[in-house]
Amino acid sequence: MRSTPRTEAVPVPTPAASLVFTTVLSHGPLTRTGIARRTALSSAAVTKAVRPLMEAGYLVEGVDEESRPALGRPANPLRVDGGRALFIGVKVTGDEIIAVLADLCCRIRVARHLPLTARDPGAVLASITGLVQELLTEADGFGVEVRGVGLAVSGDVDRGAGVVRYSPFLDWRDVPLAELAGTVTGLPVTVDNDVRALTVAEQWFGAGAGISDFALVTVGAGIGCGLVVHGRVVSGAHGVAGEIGHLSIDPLGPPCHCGNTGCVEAIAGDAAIIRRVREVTGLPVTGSDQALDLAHRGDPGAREVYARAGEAIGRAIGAVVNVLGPQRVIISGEGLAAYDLFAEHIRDAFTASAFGTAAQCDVMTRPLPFEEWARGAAATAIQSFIGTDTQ
Amino acid sequence: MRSTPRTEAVPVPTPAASLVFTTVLSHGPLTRTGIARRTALSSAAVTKAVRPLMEAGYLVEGVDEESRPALGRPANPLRVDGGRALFIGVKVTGDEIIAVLADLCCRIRVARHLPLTARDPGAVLASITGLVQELLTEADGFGVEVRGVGLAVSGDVDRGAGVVRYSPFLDWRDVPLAELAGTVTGLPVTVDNDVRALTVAEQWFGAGAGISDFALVTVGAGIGCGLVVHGRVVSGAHGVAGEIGHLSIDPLGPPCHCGNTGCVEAIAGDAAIIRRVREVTGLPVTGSDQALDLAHRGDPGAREVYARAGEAIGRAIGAVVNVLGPQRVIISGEGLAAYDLFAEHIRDAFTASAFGTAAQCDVMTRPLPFEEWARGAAATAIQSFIGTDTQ
DNA sequence: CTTCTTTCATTGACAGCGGAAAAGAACCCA
DNA sequence: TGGGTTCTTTTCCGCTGTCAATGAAAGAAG
Repeated sequence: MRSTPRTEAVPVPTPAASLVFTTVLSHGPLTRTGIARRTALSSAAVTKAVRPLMEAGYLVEGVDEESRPALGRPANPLRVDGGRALFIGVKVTGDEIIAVLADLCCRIRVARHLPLTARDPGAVLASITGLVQELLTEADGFGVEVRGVGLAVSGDVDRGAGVVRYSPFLDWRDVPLAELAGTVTGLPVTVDNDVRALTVAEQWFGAGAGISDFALVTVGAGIGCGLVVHGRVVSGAHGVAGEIGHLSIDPLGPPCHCGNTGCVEAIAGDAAIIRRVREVTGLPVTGSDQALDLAHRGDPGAREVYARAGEAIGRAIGAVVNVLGPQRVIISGEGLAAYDLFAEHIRDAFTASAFGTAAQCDVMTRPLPFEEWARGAAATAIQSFIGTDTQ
Repeated sequence: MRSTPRTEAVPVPTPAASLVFTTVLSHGPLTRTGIARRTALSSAAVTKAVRPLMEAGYLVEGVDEESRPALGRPANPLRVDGGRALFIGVKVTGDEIIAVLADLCCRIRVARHLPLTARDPGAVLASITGLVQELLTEADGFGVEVRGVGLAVSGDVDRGAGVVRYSPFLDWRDVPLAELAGTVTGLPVTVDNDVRALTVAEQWFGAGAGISDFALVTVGAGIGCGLVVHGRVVSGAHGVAGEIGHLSIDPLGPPCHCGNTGCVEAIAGDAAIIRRVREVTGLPVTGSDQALDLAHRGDPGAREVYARAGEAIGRAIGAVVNVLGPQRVIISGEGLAAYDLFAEHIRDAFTASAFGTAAQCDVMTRPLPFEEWARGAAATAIQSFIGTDTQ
């Protein structure tokens, strides 16, 4: 389909240029001197790195007329022209595919859903391709080319090889997804674990921008965690990292599907909460919204379930903080809808379990729109496009 | 004391030279081509980097006559001349100072002890200085100069600033130890947290050589953990990392001095084990050796205490592995004397709590001679001497 | 005993990155 | 119009690491 003319790459041949570009990307409009300060490069080096990027249209000079210091030559802030390139991000879940068209600044332009009927690689690939085609058509409307596709899949994903090693939800093993999708779409494809993809988005375009050590905790069906250490996303030697959902925090807790007892996920995962609310209240609760509603209306049993869940999450965060000492923890995820029920208990449990100065860690929350996962996938595509070696 | 003539630094001006030197340091004798392969440098670059290092005597050509491939020009393996420089490593505990004289390959030449009577910075500094002087005298016997001092202190240590921010055992706050010791000894001083120092030794000269992601777990009075992620030692944004001793793994467990309950240290730390053995057996056990002896002689109560301790350690390791997915975990520490009592339970608990492929992590043990902590301090001094920015 | 092959090591030319310093540019203010 | 200030660019230069060719040291082959 669509013979991609292997368009010219973004001109970031030198490490300095790459550094400059990612700096502007993450830190909004920045003057050349500002870039030099931030990157510890000489201003001459910045000038030289910026020129080809401007000529190619990736950087533009904002005519930002306010906030002038009123003395000396006025600064020429640079920013990335988001509209210069488009990317497609796709999140594959067990029963749905979400795809977004995002610009170079990872702002979402268009979002699409598609229910997933079959889970075998062929069927999923077909669905992905369909959505990608739709978005490519949309992209034509913007008159800008799509320069890459990112695919986010939960489970053990080898980004470098572009292979999904094992995905429990899809029941896949060793699927060379990047290659498959690449030949079908004719675009460069990046495949990564979903939580890591979200972490990349946060690192470049979100609350992790400019922070070298942080953790992103996702609360929802599962409890996950993406980690950035020394400015790089942690993948783990065996492709698994940030598995805080299966930290066992209570030997006497409920059994988990992983075979252990008292896992965070077995206490604070969506399914666990629903089951427990049902048990406690005796009501035929089947969905998160019902459980949530019950708790919001003041049902003490339901509230207690959420309190325990919050405590479990807080202790898991405490564990991460004690082990890694990150500067910040970002809590996000679909489960954030219940944050008002959680919040206090998360904070209390975290404070109690964090040791020493590690407790100074800044714990914050961020809402997670449903397309956010797909946006994470787009962020990985942008990362690959720029060619930074994951910093 | 002793006016150090600020001797010429090791000639590693360029990143390539530094890379070459550390590669040879960690990976034993290596031919130039081997270095080029390992470092992804061109052979020309290796040649150029090696020359000044050989001229300065830091690298020597081993006349390694065996294991020749019998075809082509024979290789000239290079190795670091350990005897070319000496370093002093000092570990400061609450009641003792251990110092070693180590060579450039971090082999211990001389080791010394000194009981500590007072814990105020002045007294400790005096003791350190005394030991350092002794070792400097010893060093004269080798005819080689001492090129740096490393100090290892438990607690929150800012290596970059050379300041001990907070050490509970010494009851220090914000002591600029590097500066103090530097002016007194006239040598470059590196100050670091003790567990991190041990981790550095392991990373450069031990079971962590060549591994980019590993954890070092120390079992003894406390339960500590040093982490290497992306080839760099993790310090934590607030100076605290690897605090697995205060992971709370059992809400109903014994209280811990940190205010929490069921901390690993409150179950598997030396003091906790002794107390618990006393409670269980009713015998007036006061030392680790007595408790150990009791368990080794088959006392079921004591054995059970060690079993629980092993389980706690195993679960803590499981937590680290789930969060970081390291390639290897090295267990060490004074508590390793009880390893036969622990081992099985550590392994079982680890296996049970490790999730997915993270369980593939290689868990190994290493004996820890009493001077090892001081050797770690020496390793940090060597690191500073070479001037690698902690990789 | 020479000549080949193979592998290891070195040399010299070279591209090009990034830094230092100085000059240029744009603005305000007197 | 000329200073003062700050941002940006230019010019030159050192220096690093690569390329490709050459040299070196063996055993194998004729």
